[in-house]
Amino acid sequence: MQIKSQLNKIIKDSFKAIDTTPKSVTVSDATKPEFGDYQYNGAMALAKELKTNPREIATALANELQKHEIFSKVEVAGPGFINLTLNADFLAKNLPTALNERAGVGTREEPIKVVVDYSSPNMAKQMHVGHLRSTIIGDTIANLFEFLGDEVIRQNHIGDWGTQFGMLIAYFEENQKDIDAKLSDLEEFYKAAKKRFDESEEFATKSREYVVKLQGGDESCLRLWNAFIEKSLEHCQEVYDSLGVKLDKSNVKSESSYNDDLANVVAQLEESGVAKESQGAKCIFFEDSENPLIIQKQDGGFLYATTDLAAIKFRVQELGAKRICYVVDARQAGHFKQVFATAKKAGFANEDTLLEHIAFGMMLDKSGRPFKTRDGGTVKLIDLINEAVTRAKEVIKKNDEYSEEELENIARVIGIGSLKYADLSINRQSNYIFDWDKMLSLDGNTALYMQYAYARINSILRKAGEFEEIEPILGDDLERRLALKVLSLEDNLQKAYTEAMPHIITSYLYELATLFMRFYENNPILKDDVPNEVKNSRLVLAKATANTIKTGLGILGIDVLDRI
RNA sequence: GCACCCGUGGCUCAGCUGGAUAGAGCAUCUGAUUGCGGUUCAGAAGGUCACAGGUUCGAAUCCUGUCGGGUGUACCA
Repeated sequence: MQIKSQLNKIIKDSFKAIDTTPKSVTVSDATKPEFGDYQYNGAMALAKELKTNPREIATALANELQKHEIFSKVEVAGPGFINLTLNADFLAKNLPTALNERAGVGTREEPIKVVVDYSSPNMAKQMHVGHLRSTIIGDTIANLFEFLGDEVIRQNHIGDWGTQFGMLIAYFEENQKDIDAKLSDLEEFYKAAKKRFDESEEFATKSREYVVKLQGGDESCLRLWNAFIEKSLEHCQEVYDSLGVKLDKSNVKSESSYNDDLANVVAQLEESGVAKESQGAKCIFFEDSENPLIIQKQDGGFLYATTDLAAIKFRVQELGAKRICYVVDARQAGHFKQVFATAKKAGFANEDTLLEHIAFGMMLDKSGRPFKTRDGGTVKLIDLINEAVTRAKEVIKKNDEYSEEELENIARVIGIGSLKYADLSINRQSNYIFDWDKMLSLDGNTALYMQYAYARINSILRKAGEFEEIEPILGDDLERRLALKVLSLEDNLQKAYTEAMPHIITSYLYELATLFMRFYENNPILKDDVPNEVKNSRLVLAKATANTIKTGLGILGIDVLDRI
């Protein structure tokens, strides 16, 4: 359920009752438990504007707020803070909604169509760690939007049209063999071709000729090119499947698919006067930047920016997207700023189309340097994933007697979950320090802590057997706070939605799990001397917590286990 | 050179549309607890929020400057 928007509405109405109308009203979480559940600080700002006494406004408002049953306490504090405590009955009555399959979360009133552009591997090479963040963050954002009711179109904008393909074709022609054998290790093949390219001028020239032939639609080139893409996508799919990421062939919308429209894009930009010629190239200039966005080279070739503009046109005009999220490395901020500005200026996107660069920082190793293998090479994503599973297996192996199959399954859920959680739990905009030990730790804000909490609650529920799902009795403060936390899921998802920030969800879940542990420590559930009614009440709280954790992790693409 | 991002306890990070004594986790120290899965819980210690100004009743948060780190900067994607 959405609590904050209800409170905002009540505050607005109460303002009306005292003949005041602030521009906007936003309650925030109480900064301390002693202050209650929420606080409203707007009285001070309003008083400044109206040149009156903040304490007076706050008091008048508080008197109105007091009339609402939703609050058990409304207090004016300090210069004009209003501290709000919710009525335990209100929380108890609503708590059972958290037991349903959506953990009590509704859908947005006005869902929109959203394109989430993520992962975007390069077809000439294997996926490496550089693709991890885009893939994980993008998938989570798509899941979140979808969960809240938006119509989400996941797009994998694969790089399948660069000069590197001429190089691959040329190398293949030189070493004619069975294509499957050659491509079984795409990485090696690419490296070998690149080596030839760098060493031999003749080979390089030939490569460029092949690019032209390919783009001109030469049949044998196209056939080879198709085979490369096919093979490469298979590699990608393997990664997506092991990560549990919801991408497959149906989400592929390749760079090359915009090819036919590139000349139009340039022509339209020229006609509308948005683009100009400069030094033989077609460019768009900006007041706040010394460098233009180039959409066509001197030699007539099109660029990355041209494709991106064509993609925006397609997504807005053909797909009808209202919001487009590009989950791409922060280093491309400048590029996207220019592309977005151009798209709006040219009318490819509408004035109100949300074009967002969901930027993320680099992945660094423990010592703060770019994440590489020991010999300085790029780490293949599939290797990283496998290592995560192997390490997870080490962590759990010591405890119990699992069959090999069970162990593998559990290790997979934990390993992949940890890999994702570690990435998602920090603000995506900052660089991410990758640390195996921290990632797979049982302590702190980690996947394993969450999964463990879930398994533990499950164990209690299993032991309890059937019970009546009553409205809980929120006797002590911890029970009340836990209920409130459970019911705050939707507020947190909404916030994560607006800002496209997955770490808001992980922070919330961690607070929830911590609070549950405290509740559980102080409030016995299954002990003999617990009255039946209290037992049921606490079981409902436990079940609601488990369901909330499961739902939240589910949005992050992380599985839970009934037993660990 | 110019532009953008970042600088919060030993470490990893929250908080940033200005609000009350700057929050977590790890590591450190102390305590509880043979426990409904202690892979737990409670507590302590640890900060001039890079620095200097400014705006404000109020600044980690906004503005300016300085220093330090990163990134991007005309025909790659």
